[in-house]
Amino acid sequence: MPAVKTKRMPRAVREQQMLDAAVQTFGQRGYMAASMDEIAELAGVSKPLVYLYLNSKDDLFSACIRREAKALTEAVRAGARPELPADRQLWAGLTAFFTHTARHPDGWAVLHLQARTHGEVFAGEVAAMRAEIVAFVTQLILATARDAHRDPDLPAAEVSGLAEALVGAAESLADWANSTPGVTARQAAATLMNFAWAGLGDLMAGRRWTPPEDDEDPAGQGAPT
Amino acid sequence: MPAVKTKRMPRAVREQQMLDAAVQTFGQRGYMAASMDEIAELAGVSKPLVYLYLNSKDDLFSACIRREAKALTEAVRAGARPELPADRQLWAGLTAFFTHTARHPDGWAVLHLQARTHGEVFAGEVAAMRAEIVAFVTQLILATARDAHRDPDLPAAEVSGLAEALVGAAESLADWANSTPGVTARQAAATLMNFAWAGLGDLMAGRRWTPPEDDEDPAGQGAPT
Amino acid sequence: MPAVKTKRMPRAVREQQMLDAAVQTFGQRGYMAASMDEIAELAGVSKPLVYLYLNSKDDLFSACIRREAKALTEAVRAGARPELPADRQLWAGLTAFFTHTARHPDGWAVLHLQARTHGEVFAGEVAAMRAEIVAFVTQLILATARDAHRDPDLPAAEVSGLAEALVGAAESLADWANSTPGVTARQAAATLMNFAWAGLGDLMAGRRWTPPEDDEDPAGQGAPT
Amino acid sequence: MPAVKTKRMPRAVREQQMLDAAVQTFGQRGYMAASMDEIAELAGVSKPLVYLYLNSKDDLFSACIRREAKALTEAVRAGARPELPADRQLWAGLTAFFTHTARHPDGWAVLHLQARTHGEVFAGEVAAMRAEIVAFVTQLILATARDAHRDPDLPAAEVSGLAEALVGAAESLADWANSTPGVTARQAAATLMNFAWAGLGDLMAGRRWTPPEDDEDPAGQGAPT
DNA sequence: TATGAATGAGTGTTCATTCAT
DNA sequence: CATGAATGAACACTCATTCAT
Repeated sequence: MPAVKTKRMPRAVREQQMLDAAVQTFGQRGYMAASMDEIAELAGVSKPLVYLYLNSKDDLFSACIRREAKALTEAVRAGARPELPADRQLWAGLTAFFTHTARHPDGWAVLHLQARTHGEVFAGEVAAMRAEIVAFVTQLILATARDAHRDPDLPAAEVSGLAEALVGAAESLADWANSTPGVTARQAAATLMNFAWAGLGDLMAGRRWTPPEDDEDPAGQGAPT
Repeated sequence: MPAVKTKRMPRAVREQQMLDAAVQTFGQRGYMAASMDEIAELAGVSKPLVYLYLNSKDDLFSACIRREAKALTEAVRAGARPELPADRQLWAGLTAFFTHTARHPDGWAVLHLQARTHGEVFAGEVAAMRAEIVAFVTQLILATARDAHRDPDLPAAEVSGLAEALVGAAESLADWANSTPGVTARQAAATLMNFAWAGLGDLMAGRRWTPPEDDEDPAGQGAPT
Repeated sequence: MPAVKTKRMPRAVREQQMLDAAVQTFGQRGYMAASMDEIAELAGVSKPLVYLYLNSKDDLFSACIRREAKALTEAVRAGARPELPADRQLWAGLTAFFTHTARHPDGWAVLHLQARTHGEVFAGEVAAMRAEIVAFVTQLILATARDAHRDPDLPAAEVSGLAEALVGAAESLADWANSTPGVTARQAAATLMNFAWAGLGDLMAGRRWTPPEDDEDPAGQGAPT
Repeated sequence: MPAVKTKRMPRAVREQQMLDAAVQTFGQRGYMAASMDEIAELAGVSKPLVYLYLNSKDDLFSACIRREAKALTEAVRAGARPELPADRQLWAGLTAFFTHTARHPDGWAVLHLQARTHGEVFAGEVAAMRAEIVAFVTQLILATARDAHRDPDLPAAEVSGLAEALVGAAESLADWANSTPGVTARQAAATLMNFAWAGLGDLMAGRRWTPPEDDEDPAGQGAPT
């Protein structure tokens, strides 16, 4: 369904229309499978105009990534207001995250799915955003856990692994919530809060699962691919 | 480095060579960016032979997904031998998972990255495998938690969300472990075990974080994209 | 280096700016490779203005050819003042020619290189100018030779071939002088004067090289391309 | 008139057909104006095959230049057999040159007209051939003149300028002979032989035209374009 | 006098796919 | 069992040109 052909818009407006169309197309088809023709038609403009304003397919994709990454990080930061106690901040940040990804599924697909599969440049742009969110969310989680368990002993060595796990969990939950009818952002956030809150708390309280030392090589596959 | 040109191989062998080349190419370039030319050259055969044996690019990609999915699920199942106690089974399954993904990065990229970005057919094939692993791992986690905490009360409503979170965490950890030098499969497994074991345990013991009831809509963004 | 953007110029001035930019661009890039965008930017005006004043790319190129052709023929004619003796006229005309081409390399490139490679129309416009110069220079050469050798017997049949040879020699010398540092217009003119003066003189004195009559076909190539 | 569509030719043959079509098209339209579509159709093949065999428009043009340059230089060298006296060698070389350019007008256009207007790479390839011909022809001319006039005093300082003039004259004569009905290669060669033979001879005999020393600046134009 | 906004038509190039042998 | 020869259809990108103001 191509947008209604509106003529003679100022450049800034047209650019946003193009980015809208591009995010939708890239999100649904992927970078390679999306054609500039399709994006232009969806934006209701001719292809040359897209090139005039956005320069190239690469640049267009980059612009999409940057716009969506900015929108997502700002949504999360805006949700978690710093005057709240840490666990409420975390709760609000997660809720904002799930709400935003639910409202902008194509943007989320661009960031989470498509940008990671093409070239180190694009992946790098997303990785930067991800790192920012990781830092933000993890800090809140740690503060939350610290408050709840009064234990300043951080098992620092594992923190980055845990952060990865947490972010991966959140990303997966976002996909799951978006594709499962009836699951709200609040429910997804609650699930993750419970999970993270208890797990981190126990870890910091020193209650941990210990791997068996006597393992033989647990996987006997041959040489790597 | 194209495979040595060996002539007159039996069909089964040739097919495996082609699949090897295809998995490598698809994993590194993505479905759309991989060209049949490149795959054929890497496999050391002519293009028509690839078509003769594998029919089309779609079918070739499907075959890759199926082969790699089978290999992964079998590796996980083989690791977790049913005579062990549940937590040891879980540990062994996770270790096998991280080991396998580390040993077959291209196959893992095909399953985790590339197949999800193109068409419902491919995504469906991966989703089936994922569902199987989810079921398997979750059952183990639940058994583990039950053993440890002796609490048969399962908050069943949340289980599928938790499962998604867990699998997402595992997937993210796999990527992180593969791209972070010095992180072994055991360490990744340990991190996830700790996380999951404590979190699930607390949940089942009824210790949970309660979201505030009085929330206003925490995110006021406009209409979806 | 785009021209300074000066607003509201009278039409004649703007047109010259555009022609300057066009000659430079056409001379350096060639007709096809030169873009109206580049010319407009170099002229410091917007593209529609170029079309308003010069109508089309073809017309713009034609205008360049005509302007540069006029400038060149006028420079040559102005150099060779008719009150001088014929050989001095010839000398002055050649010097003016080499001086002008050295001072306007882009204009010379347009006339000598670019206009001849595109369409009979442009080539025709240049051919007209060339014919005029040929006529002028040849007449001077002939007069010179007549004065020097007092021989009114003109081998008329060969004159046009000689004229072509002379003009071609002059054109090549112009390119050579422009691209060889340290070669002045005077030197180029002197070289050609010597060459032409002696050659023509001998010819008219009846001293000529006679081709062998008994030749077989000296080149046995196959059919034309 | 597209070539008859002959199917399944061996690669070498097809490549020559493509080069034939390319030389014709480039020679008539110029590098930029020639389209790969047109070349492919004229060669009686599809565009992808042209790219498969010749790689790119640039490479195709280069291949044309090299093929035509080789053909031309070989034709000239084959004409001038070294056992002949120098003036007969020169005569034969010139005749071969004019014959070849007359028989391959498109190839000559590629070399003389089109290749010089696009990029230093192409111009360089032609310049190399030109230098070779210049060296060859000039050496013959000098030998001829030496034989005829028994004067070993070479005004060496002017030789390169004279060589340029001679080659330019030959090039111009080739164009003129090709475009003037009824002018044969022999006539063109005779014209140039006479011209060069006498001119060079006089120069070497010390009979030269002397430029006036008292000249004021003979051309008062303004700044260069 | 001057321009920001816009496009139809074309370019070089690539790719999945198929014949004929 | 295996391939050299070949293409239809598409894609990213560019350009001369016009309209509305």
